[in-house]
Formats: sequence, structure tokens, C-alpha cells
Amino acid sequence: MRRTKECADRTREAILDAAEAVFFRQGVAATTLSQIAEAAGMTRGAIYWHFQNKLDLFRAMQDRAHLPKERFFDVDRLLAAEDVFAALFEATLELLRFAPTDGRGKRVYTILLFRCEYVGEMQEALACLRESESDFCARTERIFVRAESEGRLASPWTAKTASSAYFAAVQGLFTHWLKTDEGFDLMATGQPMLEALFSSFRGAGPARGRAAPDA
Amino acid sequence: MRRTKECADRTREAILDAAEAVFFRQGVAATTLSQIAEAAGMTRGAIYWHFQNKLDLFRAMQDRAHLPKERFFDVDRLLAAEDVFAALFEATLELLRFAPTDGRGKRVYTILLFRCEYVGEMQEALACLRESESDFCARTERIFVRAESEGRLASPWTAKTASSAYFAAVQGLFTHWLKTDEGFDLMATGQPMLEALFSSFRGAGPARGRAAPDA
DNA sequence: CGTCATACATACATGCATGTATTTTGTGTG
DNA sequence: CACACAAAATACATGCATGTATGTATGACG
Repeated sequence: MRRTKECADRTREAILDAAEAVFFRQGVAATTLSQIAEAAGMTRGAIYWHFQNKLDLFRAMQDRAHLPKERFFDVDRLLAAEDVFAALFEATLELLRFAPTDGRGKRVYTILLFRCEYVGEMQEALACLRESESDFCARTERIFVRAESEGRLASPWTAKTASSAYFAAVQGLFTHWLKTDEGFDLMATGQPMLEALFSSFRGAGPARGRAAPDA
Repeated sequence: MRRTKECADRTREAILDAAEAVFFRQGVAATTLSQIAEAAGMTRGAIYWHFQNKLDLFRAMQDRAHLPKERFFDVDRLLAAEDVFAALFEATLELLRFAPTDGRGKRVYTILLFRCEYVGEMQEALACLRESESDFCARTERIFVRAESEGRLASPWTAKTASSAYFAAVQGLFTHWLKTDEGFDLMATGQPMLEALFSSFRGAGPARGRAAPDA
């Protein structure tokens, strides 16, 4: 069966592709290695040759997709910007523009969000996602902390509430987008949403302090 | 072993409590009925007496928590309001105020969001959640459609983008709140966030149409 | 006081996923 | 051409969760 080295690599990729597809369709816990092997046109033997077990395979699949947030959010670059709000705004828009073009990223992110329980064996595997999220959260908070210290963050926002709101908005946007299977246009919805938020961060919104904005 | 009717009911409740706790800790797929029985101080026999199987138990647990969104979002009431934006805004704030007081709701919602794969057997069980979500989404969209037809929805918003943005914001807020284990104050973050959004819906925001708000 | 249905516990059969051991097949190499 | 080894298939042992069948004690009821 040993064709050649490149052939073995193609087998490995085929297994990863199959894992992605079956995980996406059935969920991680409900998927057996036999199903993945069958989808890849192999047997379990091939999987156990290339990977230690399901967890190892899952991680390999995850690593291959290299979630691209990091690329856009170099916090040092953002902190170096003259207008941190504008820089963060632009970086976020870049992300909104990039996301729909990244098919594998969408699929893997969907698996991580909706097809995988955040506990048990997978806890360790999801640790890097959690870490990347909380890291991202902490780093953006630094941006808002700086904006606050420079007096650019309007009342009633604080660095904490503003960063939480920003994170919730972006995360909610992506989550809803993936959940509805791209049922709406990410930019068309996201851009005005972010503009409204950042506008408020800057203090441009009217009628703050009242329960509801003016009618 | 048959103590009495009330005793049997208490057993049933104990099983549901145990299921809630173990599902929360271990995830749904990774949890076995033996573990639930042990946590309830019973054997699997008791579970199979009260419930058909794991799916039935899961649904019973879900039903018991009666996710309270419906209560706050009677769309007919909202549509009947003079100012639909104000009505929706207030209803959402009510939800933000209520959520932290509902311990069981928080736990069950966390299970539904993070401890349960959205596929396979559970697909049917999650159907009502999905339905309730998409239903909620559709109903709020009706509100925005009406606002749009009355000319109250400012450019560049459309009924579609506005309702998506609203939904993404609320969902993102709750999700982030649950994920960070109530790591921030829901009202303190949510209220300014919603004000910013609704303010923009009403057309109060400056510098729309540019890529970034003014510095 | 005996009988019956309820409310469980226990025992058992089945299937299936995992992990590992063994075998087969092809491939480059001296 | 024989040989060693990589790549994968096959075979096997184990454990475990499920569902169901059976057992059993207890309260209700005549």
C-alpha cells in the first residue's frame, strides 16, 4: 500500500478533509473514527497511522485552519496608531471583509462554536481557542484603557464596559452570521453597527443618561 | 420502594436537578445516564421509569427552565406601541435586568449554548430553541419592517440589516456574559450598547456614509 | 388481610467504539 | 532479486453505554 511519501501526505490531507466534513455534519462527539475513515475512502488503520487518536486528529484539523484573527489584530500596531478607535474600527472591518472568503475558516469555526461541547476531552483542545479569545479580549481592553486614560472615551462608557460591548458585538455578529448560514451580509450589517458603537465611544450619541433615546 | 406520589415527584425533580448539574459540568454527549443516576442518588432504573431515554430527559430539563424570552417579547404588544423602537428597547432592558436573577435559566442556557452539539439526536431537541430563535428573529424583523415603512429607520439601515444587528448585539451580549461566567455587568455594558444602536437606527449618529466616524 | 399497581433496583444481552497487535502490500535499495 | 521498511488494512480484545427484562418492596384499596 505504500505508494510514496507525497501519496501518504495526500492521504493525511484527505483524512483531515473528511474529519472537517463529518465533524461539521455530525458534531465532534457523535462522530466515530470509522465514519471519518469511510468518508476519506480509508480504514481506521490509516487514521491511527497518521494520528494518535480523535483528539489529536481534531487538533490537527484545528491547527490547519489557523484562525486568522491574530493576523488582523496586532495590538502593538493598533496601540501605536494615532487614533486607536479608527485603527480598531478599520481592523475589524478588514476582518468582516476577509471572513466570507475563508471557507475553511468558516467551517472550522462553526465546528468549534456549534458542533463541539466545551468540556471533557475537548476542553484541552479548546483551550487554545478560549485562550485566544480571552487574549483577544484582554488586548482590546488595553486599547480601551488607553483611550480612557486619554479622555477619549465618552461617558457613560468605561474601558471595561466598552471592551465588553465591542467584543460582544463582534462575536455576536460572527456567531449569528455563521448560525444563519450566512443569511445576511456581514459588511452591510456590521459596518453601521460598528459605526454606531464607535460613534458612541467617541461621545457623538445624543440623549445619553436617559433610559431610551429620543423618539 | 413506593413511598408515595409526592415522593416520586421529588425523585423526578432530583433526577432533573442532577441532569442539569452533570450536563453543565460534563456536556450532554459525554454524560451517561449512570452518572446522572449516581448524582441523583438513584440507579438507572429510576431514570428509565420517569423518562424514556436521555433525549426525553434532556427535553424535560429544557422545558422545566422555560426560557423566558417569550414573556418579554410579545410582538403584538410591541407592534401596538406608539414608538416601536422605545418599546423594543425597554423590553430588551427588562430582559437584561431579569437574566441575572434566573439561576436555572442561566445554567440551562449555558448547556444549550456551550455544552451541547447542535446536531444528531439533539437536533430534534434543539429544534425548539432554533425555532424560538428564528421566530424571535423573524418577529423582531417585523418590528423593523414597520419602522422602515414609517420612515423611522435612518440610512443606511434596512429592516434586514437593522434586525440582524439588533439580534447579533443581544445574542452576543448574552453569550459573552455567560461565557465569561458573568465577568461583567450586563446592564452597565448592555444599556449604552443598545442606546448606541437604537440611536443609530433613529438617525442620530453623525458621519454616516464615511468609513469611520469622525475623530 | 390479601391483592394489585407503583416505584424503583438489579441483572442481562447487545452493540459498538476504541486501541492495539498482526498481517498485507507496495517501494526503494544494495 | 532479496530485503527492509513505510503505509495501510485487517483482526482481535476490551470496555462501556444502552435498552430491556426481571425482581422486589411498599403503599393504596377493598
